Amino acid sequence: MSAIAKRRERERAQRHQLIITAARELAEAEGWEAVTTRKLAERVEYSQPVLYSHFNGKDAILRAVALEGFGELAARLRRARLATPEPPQALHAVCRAYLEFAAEQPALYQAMFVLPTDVKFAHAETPPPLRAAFDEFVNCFRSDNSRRELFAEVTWSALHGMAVLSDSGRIPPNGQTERLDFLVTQIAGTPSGPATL
Amino acid sequence: MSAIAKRRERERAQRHQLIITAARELAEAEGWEAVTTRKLAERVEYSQPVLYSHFNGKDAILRAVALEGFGELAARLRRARLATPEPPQALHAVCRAYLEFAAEQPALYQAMFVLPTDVKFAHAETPPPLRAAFDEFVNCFRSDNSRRELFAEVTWSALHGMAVLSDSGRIPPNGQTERLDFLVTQIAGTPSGPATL
DNA sequence: CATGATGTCTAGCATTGCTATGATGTCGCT
DNA sequence: AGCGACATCATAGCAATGCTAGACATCATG
Repeated sequence: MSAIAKRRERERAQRHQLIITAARELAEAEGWEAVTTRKLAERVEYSQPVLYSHFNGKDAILRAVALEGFGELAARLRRARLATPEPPQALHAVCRAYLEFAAEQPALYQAMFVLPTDVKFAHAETPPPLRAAFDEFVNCFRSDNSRRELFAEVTWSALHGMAVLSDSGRIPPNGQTERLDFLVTQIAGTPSGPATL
Repeated sequence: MSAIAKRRERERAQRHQLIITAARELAEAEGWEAVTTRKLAERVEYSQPVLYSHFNGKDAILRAVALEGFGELAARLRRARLATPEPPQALHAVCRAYLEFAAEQPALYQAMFVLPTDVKFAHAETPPPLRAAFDEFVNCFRSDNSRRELFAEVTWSALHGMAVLSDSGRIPPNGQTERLDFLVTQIAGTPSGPATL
């Protein structure tokens, strides 16, 4: 490959990333419904067809943003877990990190977990970063716990529900901390008889 | 008001309901993204502008469908709770009813809890049926529990997460029963020391 | 310098939500 | 009964959307 071709490929890769970043910023600023191919094209200072030479369509751009998010989320959860000296509190730290991620970048979170997608979850073709993020939850439970995966699924589901209901204004965003504390307490402890019912 | 005017108003109310039902059926059959004002108009055998004489726009139709759903959900949860002889198991029954509702009518559920909406939640203007549905969760906990509302919020969030992640193919739909059992067990019991972490 | 390929843009299509305008019938009143 | 006013509805159109075909320019190469 000639040096010129290499430079072109480099520039192309840069532009590829530029599109992803622009879409993400625009979505974060005005919401996904405001991300149109025209606005996006203007933002990257190219015409619309250029977008289609990089991605198969708007959905593919969204998918690329989501994939980027999976990597960042996995890293963040991992950091939260490893930064916790006492393992019993790791779950709490990871859950808090998850909710912070969702609250700080709601549009990114939507692309990852709310908007329709063809990304495979819990499947052979699952993107490694996504699997890695999920595993951070799994690893909060003792390795001799044969139902770790189940625990992780329920924990994740609960957090997702809190994140998404809060973001869409369906539960007041204030109580998140109390809800988180309660959730972790219940998930972590072994239940002993119904006293709250 | 003349008898003729009354008849007209009756017919108008019928048509109003017809539009809501048609939208709901179409969404359930092909998904909300397939519900266009044109298809909807054809389905009710009127032209598009008629839709706008009944609703302020597509969003308003969606809102009407959601409101209908709130009523049905509240009734269903109530029935599940009252049909449970032993109060400690009421929570489990209500939660199962909730997940069944979401799984059986995914499009309706989306209109209620996923798609952007201006319906007020946990607010003075909250539609009574919605508040009633939420109260079914609250009433699963003992009335001397000062944190019932918090418990209900977390329970609902967790169920919502399970429902929505399952519907969008992000967790396998099979394990729902196990997840539900685990969730209810943990929420119901008073935690005694970390054994699972 | 000419040529061909590569890259980019202009212009356009079909579909969307929504609406202005005009046709059609219906109602109330003399 | 007939006429004018009004309500009702459809045709036709607008702007915005995702996407694409074709024209145009640019640039490496013979």
